Amino acid sequence: MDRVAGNEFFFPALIPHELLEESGRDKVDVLFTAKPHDYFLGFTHEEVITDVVRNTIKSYKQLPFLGYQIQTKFRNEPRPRGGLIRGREFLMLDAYTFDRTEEDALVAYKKVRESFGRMFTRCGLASIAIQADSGAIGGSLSEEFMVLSEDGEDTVLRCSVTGYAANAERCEAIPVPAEPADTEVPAMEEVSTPGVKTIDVVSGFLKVDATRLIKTLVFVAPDGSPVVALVRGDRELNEAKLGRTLGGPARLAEPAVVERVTGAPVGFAGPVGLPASVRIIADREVATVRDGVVGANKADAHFQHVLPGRDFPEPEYLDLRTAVAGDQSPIDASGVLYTQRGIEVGHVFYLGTKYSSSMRAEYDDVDGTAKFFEMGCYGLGVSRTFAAAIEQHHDADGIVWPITIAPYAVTIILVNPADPAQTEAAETLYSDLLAAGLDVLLDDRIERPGVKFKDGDLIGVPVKVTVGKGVADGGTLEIGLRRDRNSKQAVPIADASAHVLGLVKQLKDEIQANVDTHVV
RNA sequence: CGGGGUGUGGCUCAGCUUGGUAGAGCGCACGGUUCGGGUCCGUGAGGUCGGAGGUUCAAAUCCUCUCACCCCGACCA
Repeated sequence: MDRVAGNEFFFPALIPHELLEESGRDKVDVLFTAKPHDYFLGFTHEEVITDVVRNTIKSYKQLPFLGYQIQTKFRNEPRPRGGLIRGREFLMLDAYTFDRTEEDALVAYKKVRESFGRMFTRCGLASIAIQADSGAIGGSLSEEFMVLSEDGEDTVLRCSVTGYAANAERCEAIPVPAEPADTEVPAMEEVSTPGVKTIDVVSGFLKVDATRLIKTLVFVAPDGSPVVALVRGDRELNEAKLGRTLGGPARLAEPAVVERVTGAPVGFAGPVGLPASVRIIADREVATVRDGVVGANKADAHFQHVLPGRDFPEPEYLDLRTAVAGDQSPIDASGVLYTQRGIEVGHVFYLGTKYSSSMRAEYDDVDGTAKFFEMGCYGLGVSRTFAAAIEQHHDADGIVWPITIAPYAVTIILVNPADPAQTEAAETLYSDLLAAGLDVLLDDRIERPGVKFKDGDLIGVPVKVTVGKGVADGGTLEIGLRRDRNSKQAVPIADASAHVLGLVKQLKDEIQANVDTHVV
């Protein structure tokens, strides 16, 4: 962060109620409130730094500005899980940029994005930046840093040709035609479907492939008006995409609203004969359904042989469905999407003036006029990064810490603490390495050797030194790397310290080489 | 909030279906043995079976209610 001219802060974890009222985020549901006063426990700090900046930065001459901090965040997650992966309290590096223009803001965005990439690489992690949804934070451009791991909780869609990667909720879904355009479609006809409500059941009951059903979902837009959304029966409507077209999160309408809008109980909604006042939007694939089945907007009935545009007005066609593995790549027509699992360790956003305008954070520009700051915000999950590092670096015996984030660089296992020669060799090396600035763990417990070896592997310190019978035999210690059991070799006691320092340097150099060549 | 699951010595769990004297492994204590990849043998301590109510001669076991935790989903660094 300092490399990209960041200014380190340490904001209060308690955020005054008024500040979140300004941005409207006092309604965010993960907030913890702090009594007796009207405070929230900090879940992210856009409002706080915006308040600081609007009070201190008055001129374009003070821009660009980057502030960051590393602090405990509090979010009342509905479902904490996976230990450090997702907790109600976690450590986060959060950064915020303030600029004059959108171009400057995007330059800042790029800088922080690269900085994040370097940090993950420096932590020994292989990460990728993917196209993402900006969610509750808001803003228009956003990418997530994912650490690929089989145990990850996120699904990443990737293009087989270009390597392009996107979060499933963001990835454009290329339409696959349901039926040939020249199909003859008989006249629409009502069929009785008593108690037949779900796609699966309708499909089975009418012996019609799910690709020919048009799923009709009623949502309530942010402004309170009902919106009818259509997707093909075998597809999943993507609420993030829907929210983007409606300008805010939409929620599925409750049964009473569905009945009021469609005149039918849930399960029989369809686009035919809806009031003209109701906005209807559809996934692009729906346009290719030529002999479809839809709810008849009355109980226990559906229409078959439905043709969009003939039997109901052409809706607005948009990308609304969730992309899936096997879809054509949106980047390269010859590519196919496939999925990978990942852990989200960082997220970067270009915000525009979302917060500066709602909080009236302005500076005087070159021409003397007051303008809102162009902002970006950036989050790096520190505690989660450690969890991701363990996911990416472990074996059957335990953790294999990357040297850069290992709690200790070296562990010295003193096999027999009752042997004065071994003890002296171990303690001498221990103090030499400490003097050289390394973090060293000396296991001089009175335990059987096997126990100490197992514990040492479990903890995963990258460089292992065994002080044992080699001391008496030939005046040697065994030195090796945790990641490779075959790497150990006998080293004369006099050379041990230098040898360890050499290995530590080698491990650090390997990671640095990755950082130097890393391109996000 | 919806779906599923689990609560039994310090820890991990078996026992519950088909009610009948609470078990194992690990850990702990003691004795011996072993001593470079979680030694082996023996002895021992330790639990009102998450809580409340009910059924029954008898409840860890069956029924009702309740609490807690875990997993899957909505959400997110």
